Formats: sequence, structure tokens, C-alpha cells
Amino acid sequence: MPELPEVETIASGLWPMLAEQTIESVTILNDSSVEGRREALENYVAGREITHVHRRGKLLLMDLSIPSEYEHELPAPRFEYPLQLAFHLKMSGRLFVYSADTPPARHTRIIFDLSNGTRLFFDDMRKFGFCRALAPCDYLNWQFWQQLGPEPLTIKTEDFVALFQSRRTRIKAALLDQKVIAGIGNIYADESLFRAGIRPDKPSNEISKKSLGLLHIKLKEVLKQAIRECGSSIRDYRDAHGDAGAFQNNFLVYGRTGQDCRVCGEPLKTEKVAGRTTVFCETCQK
DNA sequence: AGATCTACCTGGTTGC
DNA sequence: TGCAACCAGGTAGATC
Repeated sequence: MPELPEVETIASGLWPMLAEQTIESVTILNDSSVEGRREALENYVAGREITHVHRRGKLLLMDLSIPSEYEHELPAPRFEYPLQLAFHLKMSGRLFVYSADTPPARHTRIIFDLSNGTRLFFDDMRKFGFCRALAPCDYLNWQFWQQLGPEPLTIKTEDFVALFQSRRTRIKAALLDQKVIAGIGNIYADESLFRAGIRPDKPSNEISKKSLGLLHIKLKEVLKQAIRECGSSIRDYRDAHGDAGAFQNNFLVYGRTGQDCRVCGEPLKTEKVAGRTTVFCETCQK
């Protein structure tokens, strides 16, 4: 289930394989895997070169070249954003590059044929993920993009603290809310709250500035370590090379319900918070 | 405003 | 063994 570190890993793994490639054609095998204007994906993408592959929150973004002879056709504002492909992998989405003769797999939803003869597959067993082609004007109509919160790895700690001091919802719900902060999912919410010693169900505005500052430090530590270890692999996740990550070996709470806390030895508790399975230590988290 | 529930979807696991 | 129920996950939208 790709969160920020997994999407970062996939983006950095894909970029060397996609650099300088032109998308020759797009084949849509499942309609619901396309979000936004289908004709944008069908009509604007073929013939473009992939100029960058990167990440924003949990979105994987591919910048595409806009040949200058077409620039005048693009509605204003023309230059706020590039022409992009945005992928949200949700739980089971994967991106792989295969050789030209590779047929679609059982769960392949979209295929991009590339100029060097390889093809980019967007596979997604559960069909929750999507690909969206965005002309510069399309960002205005995409609520999810417009409301996406700041990046946890670049926001200043004082700003991070302010985000959470002003909300009455439970801290875990706030961490998972992409409008508050981008890129955090169930794994890294639980892991960072444990490391900061904060109960997941504690009202956000009742947590001291000091604790919120510590949460930011621990969140960044966990995200950076996970990126170094190429993400966490549980069930479906694989990176762009089909390889598993290693950060799951560092989980202190996620998926460890009933097992002993690695710090105090008490059994870990589980509870639903914000509708999500949440694991924490009643002794270590206050 | 915030909490809770549902929908979306599939395959693996658990329980009878 | 067979089959039903349940679970995981991120986000949107409805309802209280």
C-alpha cells in the first residue's frame, strides 16, 4: 500500500527507465482506472516525451514535454504546471517497465508504449488506483490536487505544529487527512505516533507544542529511513523493479497487535481510529 | 466541525 | 471440502 516512501522509491526507480522516452500510444484496458477527462489521456499524451518522474504526497507524477508549436492551444493559465500524468496507486497499484512483446497481465489496466520499444504497465488488482492526464488548466478542476496539504519532509516544524494545534480531531485522523499533510498513510501514522509517544486517539489540539515538534522529527526520521530501505513491503507492494522494500522489518507497532512492545514489553493494543486499524502501546503512548 | 458509515474492488485468510 | 464472512487499504460523499 504505497505511501510517501513507497511512491518516492517507485518514482526514483522509474525515472532512469523512462528518461528521454516518448510515449507512442496509450491503451486503456479498464475504464475506471482513468480519472478526469479520458480524452486528455487518449489525445494529449501520445507523442510527448517524459521529462521528469517525481512525487507529490502519494501521487506519482510524470512531466511531459509540450512541443512549442502546440503551446498556443493550451488554455490559460498556461505555465503554472506542466502537462503531466498523475498516478494514484491507492492500495494495489503498480508501475512496471517491460519489453515490447510483453502481453498484458491479469490486472494490467493501462499500457503506455514507449519509443525505445519498452512498455510501461499500470497494474492494479483492486482498481482503486487511477491515472489522470492533466493539461495545465486541468489542475484548477481537480479538488484533490488543489486541497493537498504540505509535504512532511519540507515543512518547517513550527508550521507543522501549527497545523495540528488548530484541529480538534484525533491526531491520527489529522495525520491521515491529505488536506492537512500529504503522503501519510496507516503505516507511517502508527509508526511515527509510537516513536513520538503520542496516543493515536488523542485530540490534536490537546497535544503540547513540544510533543507535536517531536512528532514531526520522528515522522521525518521514519519516512527518510523507509525511503533509504526502499519502502515497506506487505502484501502487494513492489517497486518499479518488482523488488520488495525492507522497512517492514523496522515496524515497531504496525501489524504487531498483541505482540510485546519493543520498548516496555507490554502487549500492544489495537483499536479503530478514523475507521482504520490502529496499533499502539498504552504504556508508551500518552 | 467531527465522527461514522458506505461505496469502490479483489484475493487471501478465517470460521463454520 | 466448500462456502460465506471478513479483512486490508485511500478517498469521496452522505448522514448524524
